[in-house]
Amino acid sequence: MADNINEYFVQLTYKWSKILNEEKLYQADPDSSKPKFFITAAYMYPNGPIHIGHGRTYLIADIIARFKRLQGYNVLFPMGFHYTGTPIITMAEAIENGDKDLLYLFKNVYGVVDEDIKKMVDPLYLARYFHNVSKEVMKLYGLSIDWRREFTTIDDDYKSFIQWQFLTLYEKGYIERGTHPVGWCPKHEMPVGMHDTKGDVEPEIGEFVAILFRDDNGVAYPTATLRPETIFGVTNIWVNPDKYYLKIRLSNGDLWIVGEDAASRLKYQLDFEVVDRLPGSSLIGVFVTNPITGERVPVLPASFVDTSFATGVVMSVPAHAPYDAIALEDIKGSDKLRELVSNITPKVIIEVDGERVASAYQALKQFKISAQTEREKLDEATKYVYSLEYQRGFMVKDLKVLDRFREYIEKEVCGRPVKNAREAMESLIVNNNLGTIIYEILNKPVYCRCGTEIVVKLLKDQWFINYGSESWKTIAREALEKMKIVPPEARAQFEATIDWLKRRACARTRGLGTPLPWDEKWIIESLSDSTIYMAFYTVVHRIREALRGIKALPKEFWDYVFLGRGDVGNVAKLINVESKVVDYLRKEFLYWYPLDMRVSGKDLIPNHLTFFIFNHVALFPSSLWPRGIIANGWVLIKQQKMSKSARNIIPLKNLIDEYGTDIVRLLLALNAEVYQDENIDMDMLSKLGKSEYPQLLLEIHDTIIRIYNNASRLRAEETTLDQLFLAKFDYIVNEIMKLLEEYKLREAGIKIFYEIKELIDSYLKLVETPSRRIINVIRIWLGLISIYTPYIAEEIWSKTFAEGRISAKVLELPKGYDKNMLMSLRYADMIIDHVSNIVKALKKPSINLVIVYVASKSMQKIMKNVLKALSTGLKVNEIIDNVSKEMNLSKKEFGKVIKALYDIAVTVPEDLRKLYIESDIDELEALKITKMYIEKKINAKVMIYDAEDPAAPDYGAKKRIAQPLRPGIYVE
RNA sequence: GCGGGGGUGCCCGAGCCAGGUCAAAGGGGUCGGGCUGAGGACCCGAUGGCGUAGGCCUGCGUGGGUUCAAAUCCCACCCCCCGCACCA
Repeated sequence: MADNINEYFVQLTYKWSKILNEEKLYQADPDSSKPKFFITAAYMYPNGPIHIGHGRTYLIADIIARFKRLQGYNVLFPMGFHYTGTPIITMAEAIENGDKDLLYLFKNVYGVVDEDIKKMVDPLYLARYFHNVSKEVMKLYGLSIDWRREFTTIDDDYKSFIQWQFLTLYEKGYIERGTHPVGWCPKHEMPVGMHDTKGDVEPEIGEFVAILFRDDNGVAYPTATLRPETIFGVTNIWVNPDKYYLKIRLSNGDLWIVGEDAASRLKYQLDFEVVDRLPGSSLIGVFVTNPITGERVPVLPASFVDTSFATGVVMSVPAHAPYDAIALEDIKGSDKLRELVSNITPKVIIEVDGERVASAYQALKQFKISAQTEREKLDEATKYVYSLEYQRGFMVKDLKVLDRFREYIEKEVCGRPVKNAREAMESLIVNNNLGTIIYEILNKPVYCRCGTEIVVKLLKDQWFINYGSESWKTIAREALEKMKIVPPEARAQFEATIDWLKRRACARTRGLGTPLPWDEKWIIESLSDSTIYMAFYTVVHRIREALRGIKALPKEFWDYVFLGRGDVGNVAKLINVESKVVDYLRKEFLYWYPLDMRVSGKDLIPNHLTFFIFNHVALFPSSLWPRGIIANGWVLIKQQKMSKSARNIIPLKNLIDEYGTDIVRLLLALNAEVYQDENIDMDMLSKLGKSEYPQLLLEIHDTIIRIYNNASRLRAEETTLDQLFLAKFDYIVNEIMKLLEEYKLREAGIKIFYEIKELIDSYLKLVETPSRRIINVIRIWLGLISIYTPYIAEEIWSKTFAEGRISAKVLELPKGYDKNMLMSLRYADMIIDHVSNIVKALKKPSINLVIVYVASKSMQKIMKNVLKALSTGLKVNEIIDNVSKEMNLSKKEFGKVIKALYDIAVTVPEDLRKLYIESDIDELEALKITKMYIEKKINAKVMIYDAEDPAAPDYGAKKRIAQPLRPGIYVE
């Protein structure tokens, strides 16, 4: 250990992980004599080795598991591996294509040898490789996992379990079929999300209404708009005169005119054949009819029209759209089409703040726009008008409309906010076949990584889980309400997620995983097959033991095990085993379920963790709903999120081999509370990991062993100093248990490793030989230490108490603490504080004597009552009333006194207030007990007087000012 | 745009939900001292301003408000971060 203190901890890691795993210390079976605690953490995707981000989540789960074991719970902490989905396949493909970044990562960061990399073109090989590597690291890392229950999500039994889940959801009506627009790469023929576009651009899909304006022959000009309510202000239709248009025939026989480039994109949404190709200029002058107002309007030319966007045909609303306004003015200014436009005037159909103004013309002025070519300014002006009218606009009341729509329009549109009118118009148009919804990429162009421009594709016959169901949401909320959520702030995010969740596609055509049982060409998508797998852990090992060789377990089997449905005998017969086997599985499931705690990264709140709630409430009765969620923060590397592209992933193994498990666990546990992001940088690693933590643990090691080895020489009799020490120790342990109960693992850890250590060190300094009771103190301390740093704890335990393993011990923890002693100690600390404050003000280098005058017992009694009244939340005047009445004091005489005490009381720390009320020791006694302690701390002699004692000398006139909790202090 | 979280001293970061323990924990940095052959290693002290007795003033994004009392509660505004789906 000479040149590298960490070497010792690395040795401990290998030594103890081997011993503890061989002894199968963490295997948990049902035991009705103990309370159970079932905790899981999100299983990992083995497309890389376990890294410190996983390390953090799993450590939180492990610390809680160990804490619960220490308290006497039968704890189950299992682990599986998630193979489902595309990332593993994508990664194998990238290897095959010789992706340089990835190969670098694998070789230099993950330490994979060439031979293995070659085999990783097989996705399953890749997954198994990282699965095995990660599992070994989890063992080294001290995770107290029951490995008998390990599985992957492509195991046959797991697949039959997922099929059961989906069949059940299907039966309950939570699964439905429908169409859905997605970003789509025409070359790959695959949906594309943000992660597979060039520059990671999220393709924003906008919903347009294509309104059908028809010419006299019935040919439709589908004008695409985001603002269907402006149809009342249409004065004409725009086409681009310099581009080509296609006449297309839809499957229902309808003829449409659309932009040539638009047609190539529309074919992913509509079925049609091309009938004719026409130059845009040939369409100019055609008259078409507005389907809502019945007005006849001309088709006019405008160069701003993009024939590749949406339909390539747009309607013109000059009063409310800057582009339309400027284009119209351009034509008016030219000679050619003057006749057509001479009697066109912009129609204002929206009023803002009660004023009927043509916002578009105002915007043109405001943004100083004078030509159609000023695209940038026009876009800005459009955005401005759009948002102004959407936020503050109301439809005017006298809209021109065809008789057949009048009633509806007057009710739903006239005088209504633009927001509402828009929805009303959309449904009117769509429901009456006056138009249809088409989708377009709003931030077009967006390119696939392959360079192809993305289009919108309407996926048909897609399977969905309907998280939008209101009744389902209601029970999900009910479950959430009963759950413990850490951190509490995350609850709002869960609530918001439940609110906005809609139906979600749950199956894909590609990837690893389970086929939909009723439509096997679809693979259940990976976030959908990992919502209730915690239930699977409870029985998987028994299934493999007892039902070996049975691949596909029927629905009836799972119905019985998880829902108690059906007849056990029949089910057993179905799979050809004895009834008691099936019966046992049901019992083990019921023993462990419900899940007590789920730990996962906070990024999974809007998806996995909420789906987890939804699926549990859909399938299980409320008695089996999960009880808690911890959403932990990330691990940041130099303030950056870890990512493969940033090349800043730190595999957990690398840290363990450098620092040792116990040190890594402290690094991850003590530097951020569970819900915060934890930042890691080299400074911190070298400072804490190489020096502070190893030293701290070694000091603890030495201290405990020294105390234990001197056990024969310990004192039998007890002094007040011992009692002070024990009271404080018991108190700290109590605080630690409370913090752990609230999952404040960092704060609890700091108390274990620093506060207790400090207390013991200072105690050892104060006494010549420690009391015999210190043996039990170090025993409890060691137990607490083992929660965070199991290996050093086992090492010390094996050299001292050496009965079994500390990791498997249940500890007798102190039930309470000696309140009188603790009160004395807190009181003494307060005096010490005051004294040092005075000394500071005096600017004296040193002091010799401190004289303390303590207020009378009767005053102390009043103070107690004031404190009691204060703790119930009373105000000053109420306290004065209350206390004087209760103690039968005259208000006139004591009002001021009580007020003075109140003023002191509010400055006293809450814990001391509580102790002051609860203990039955008075201040004079407290001081006598702690006199020696104070003297040692301030390094001066202390004299104590009762302020009411006439015989006491009055130094510095401090005798009179003595008050309860604020004694008179004179310093010399 | 919608939704969630947040703005604290030179820097990081607690406190805020349950208003007085708050000039505000804990780090880091800086300054001073000790230790040392020497130290970037360790230990002690200081770190808003004023004050010869435990005190006062100014302060927790900005501006208002409630209260005997506000970093904490309410309102408005400004700014920052995260999520928005078929992607794990």
